[in-house]
Amino acid sequence: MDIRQLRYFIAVAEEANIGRAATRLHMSQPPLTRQIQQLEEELDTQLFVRTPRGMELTQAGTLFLAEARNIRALIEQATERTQRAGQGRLGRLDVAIFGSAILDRIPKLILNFRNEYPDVNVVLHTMTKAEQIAALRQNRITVGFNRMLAPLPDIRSEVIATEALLLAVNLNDPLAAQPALPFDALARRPVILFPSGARPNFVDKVLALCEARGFIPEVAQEVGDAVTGVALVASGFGVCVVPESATTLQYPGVAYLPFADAPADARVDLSCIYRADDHSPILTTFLASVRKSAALQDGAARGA
Amino acid sequence: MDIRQLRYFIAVAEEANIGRAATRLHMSQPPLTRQIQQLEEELDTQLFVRTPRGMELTQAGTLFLAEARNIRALIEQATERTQRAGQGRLGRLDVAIFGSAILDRIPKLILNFRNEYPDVNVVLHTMTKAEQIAALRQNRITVGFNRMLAPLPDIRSEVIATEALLLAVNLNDPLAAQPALPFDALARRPVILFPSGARPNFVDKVLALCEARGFIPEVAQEVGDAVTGVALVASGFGVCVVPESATTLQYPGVAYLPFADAPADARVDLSCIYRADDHSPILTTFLASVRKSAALQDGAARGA
DNA sequence: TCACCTAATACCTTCGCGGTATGATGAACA
DNA sequence: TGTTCATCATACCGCGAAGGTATTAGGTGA
Repeated sequence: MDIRQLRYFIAVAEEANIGRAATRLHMSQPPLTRQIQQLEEELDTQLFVRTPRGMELTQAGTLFLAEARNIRALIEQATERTQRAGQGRLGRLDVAIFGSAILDRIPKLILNFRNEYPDVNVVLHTMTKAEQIAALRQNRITVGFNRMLAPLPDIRSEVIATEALLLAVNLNDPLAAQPALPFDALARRPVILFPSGARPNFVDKVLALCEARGFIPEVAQEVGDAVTGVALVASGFGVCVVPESATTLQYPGVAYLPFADAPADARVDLSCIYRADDHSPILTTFLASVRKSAALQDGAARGA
Repeated sequence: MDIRQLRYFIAVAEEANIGRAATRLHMSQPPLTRQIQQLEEELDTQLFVRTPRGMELTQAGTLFLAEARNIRALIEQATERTQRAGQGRLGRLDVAIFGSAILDRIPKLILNFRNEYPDVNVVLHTMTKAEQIAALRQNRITVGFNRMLAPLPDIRSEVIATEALLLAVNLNDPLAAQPALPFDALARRPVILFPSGARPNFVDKVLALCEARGFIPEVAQEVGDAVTGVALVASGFGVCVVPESATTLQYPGVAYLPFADAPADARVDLSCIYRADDHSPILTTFLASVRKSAALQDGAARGA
C-alpha cells in the first residue's frame, strides 16, 4: 500500500466517479482505475461496486474510507510537527541555571523564549558550574547559564550581559546612609564572599579587585550563594559584594549601594554555555531568543 | 511521502546505521541512503545527524519516529479491519423480523450468527411483510424474515424452515383432553385468525386448508399476531391455528394440540428475504450461517 | 435502437527505485 | 603521524511500474 493510493482512494470515494476523481487529482482516468484495482487486489477486498453511474462504496470500502482519512490526517500532523521540531519550535529544552543569577535576568530570558515558542517544553535544572559542564558533556542539558567561565575546547560560551557590582550593607552600618561608596570601603569592614565552589569564581573576582587597589579584605565568611551572603549582611556579619541582579532580593535591613568611583572592571559577566558541536535547531532558536532579549534588556538598562 | 519511506526510516532509526538497516530491509545501502535523504528533503527537516559511527536521531527525528510507528500501526490495523469487513466478519447488519416468528426460530438463528461473527453488529427491526420489502428496496435493511411470500423480481427469498400447524385450545374445552385432533375440529369451534395484515398471509392459508376439506370456519375474530390470538384462546373466544414455534408462548389455560391426520399441506414456511442484487459479503456470511443453523435445527426437529 | 455515460483494457513512454562500483570522511590504533 | 577500518554519500545503469493516449466494453435512458 501507498499513501498515494490512499489519496486516490479517498478522491474516488468522495467523487463516487473515477473520471471526476481523476480530474481532481490532475491525472487521466485509466491509471487511476488501475491504482484502485491494485489497492483492492492488495487488500483482497472489494472496496467499490461498479455501477453504470459510477463507483459505489461497499461496506468494507466505507470503513476503509474512514481509516484512510484518519491515516492521512495523521501523516499531515506528523509532517507538520516534525517540521516544527526541525525549526526548534517544538520539543524539549533542558536548561541549567545557577543559584543567584536566577534572581532577575535569567527568568526574564526564559520567559521571553517561552512566550515566543510556547510548544517548547523548557525544563530547568539548578546546577553549579562544574555540574553544568559535566551535564552538557553527557547531553543531560542543552544549555547552561553561568559566570566567569574558563575557556574550554568543547564548550562554547557567550556573554549575555554584564552587571555592575554593588555593596550589600547592613542598614545599621553608617555606610548605609551614603548614596554611594568608594570601593576601598571594603577594606574597612569584614567581607562576606561567595560562592565557595569551583574556581575561577566570584570570590576571585572580588579579591582581585581589592588587590588591584592595594588592600586585602578581611574575610568574615565564605558562603555558597548570594542569598546566604545577603542574609549574613542582614545579621551584621559584614558587607558583601553582589551583582546588580541580587537587588531583587529585598531583604529587610539590607541596603545595596553602588560604588562611587564606578570602576570599569567592577562588573561581572553572565554567560550561557552550550556544546560547541551542538547545531540543533532548538538550541539555535533559544540562543537567538536569548541574544535578542539580552540586547533589549541591555538597551533598557543603559537607557534607564 | 511514502509508506515505504516510513518503513525505511524506522529501520534506520532502530539500527542507527544505514548499512545494517539495509540488510534488515533486504536491500543495498545506497538506495536506502537516498530514500532517507529524500524524506529529509521533503520534510525540510534533518532527522539524523551523520556520525562516523552511524546515524543518530535528532530531536525532530525522534518525534517523527514515534509518529511513523503510530502511522504504520494504524495502516496495519486499517488493512486488517477492511479485510475482515470484506469477508463479512466485521460491520453492521440490519435484520427485519416479524411479530410471531420472533418467538423461537429466528432468535436462535441470529444468536448462532452473533456467536460465530461477534464483530458484526446485528440490528433488529420489527416490520410487517410490506414494510420489509420497502425497507429492503431502500437499503434500510439487508435481510428480513417472513412467511408466505409472493415471488418478486428484485427480492430473493429462501425457505429456512417449515413448521407444522397446531391448534391452540382452551383447557376448559373438551377437545383439550385429546392427544390429537382431526383437522375438521376447526368446523366445530369459532376460529381466531391472524394476522390481519397484507395478503397473502396466514389467514388465507388456514381458510384454504378448510376449503380443501369442504367447510368454511366460523371466524370469531381476526387479530394482528399470534400472541393476541393465543390470549383470546385463553379467554375462551375460540380456537386458533398457530405455527409450531408459537408453543414457546406458555400461556396459562391454553393447550397446543397436533392434527391427528397430519395433513402434509398443514405446514407453513419461514423464509428469509434479501435483495437479489445484493452480493455483499456480510449478507453472504449471514445466509451461510442461517442455512447451516436451519439445517441443524431441522435435523434436530426430525430426530426428536 | 441509438446516443451517452460509465469503467476497463491495450499499448507506449518515462521516471524513479534498487543494484553495483566507487568516493569521501572521520575514528581508532599502531 | 600515517594506516586501516568503519561509516555514509555519490555516480551510473537497468528495469519495473506509474501515468499518458486511444480504444473497448457495458449498462441506462431517451
